[in-house]
Amino acid sequence: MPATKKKLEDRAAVIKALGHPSRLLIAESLMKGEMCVCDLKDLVGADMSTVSKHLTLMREAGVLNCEKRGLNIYYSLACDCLGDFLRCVDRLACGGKKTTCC
Amino acid sequence: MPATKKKLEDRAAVIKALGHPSRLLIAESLMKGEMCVCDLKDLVGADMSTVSKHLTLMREAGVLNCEKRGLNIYYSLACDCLGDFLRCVDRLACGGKKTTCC
DNA sequence: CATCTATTTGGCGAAATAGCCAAATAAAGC
DNA sequence: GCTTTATTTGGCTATTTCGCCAAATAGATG
Repeated sequence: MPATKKKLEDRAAVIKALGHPSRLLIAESLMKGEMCVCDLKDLVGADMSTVSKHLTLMREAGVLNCEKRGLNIYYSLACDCLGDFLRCVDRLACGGKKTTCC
Repeated sequence: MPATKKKLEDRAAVIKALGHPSRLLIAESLMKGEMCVCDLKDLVGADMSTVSKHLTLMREAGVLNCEKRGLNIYYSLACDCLGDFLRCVDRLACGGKKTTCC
């Protein structure tokens, strides 16, 4: 059966959660291990509130988990399949743009 | 080395090209084989110009190839790794949203 | 050449997204 | 309990994205 509208939207939300340069950078960095918001703020170089909103969006899409320890909140990837995911993205990105059709 | 800004943007563009319900539906359908624009228009159920713009965006991101035969233009996936990609997305989407952190 | 068909392009208004600031919250330590 | 530190939330503006319509383009066919 064709995916329901809701299912399509949920999947699109997952993908959208990774389809932004800052969020992609965050995801790539988290492949090496969890990080707290202030570390990610330094990494991304944006306002902490902006980073926090990116993280919330990614968490709500199901891409990230988080855990509070002491004063910090540590974010981590929800799934280790992101490696393959990003490898595929790289292959496609390297394919280069086809600017015209025929 | 950390991915350059340009590289991040290119990859984000690839991901964004899949991060929309209609475009995701298109990509999933193309896994079964190429389709022309008017077929995809029926599939998506939007204006042909809207579908065409989705397709152009996906092609420019490097996700789709296209080929003209007769009056029709046939679109196809640029990479067969999309299967794994979507499997990963499914796993993440099924994980369910974590609405609160701790 | 005139016409028909498939597709793309331009333009516009509506909706969603991004990023900053300031304020609110929550837990830790004195 | 007050202060400090880490993070989130609310609000605002600017930018981007979406989807329709109408017009333009490109071949195919008569």
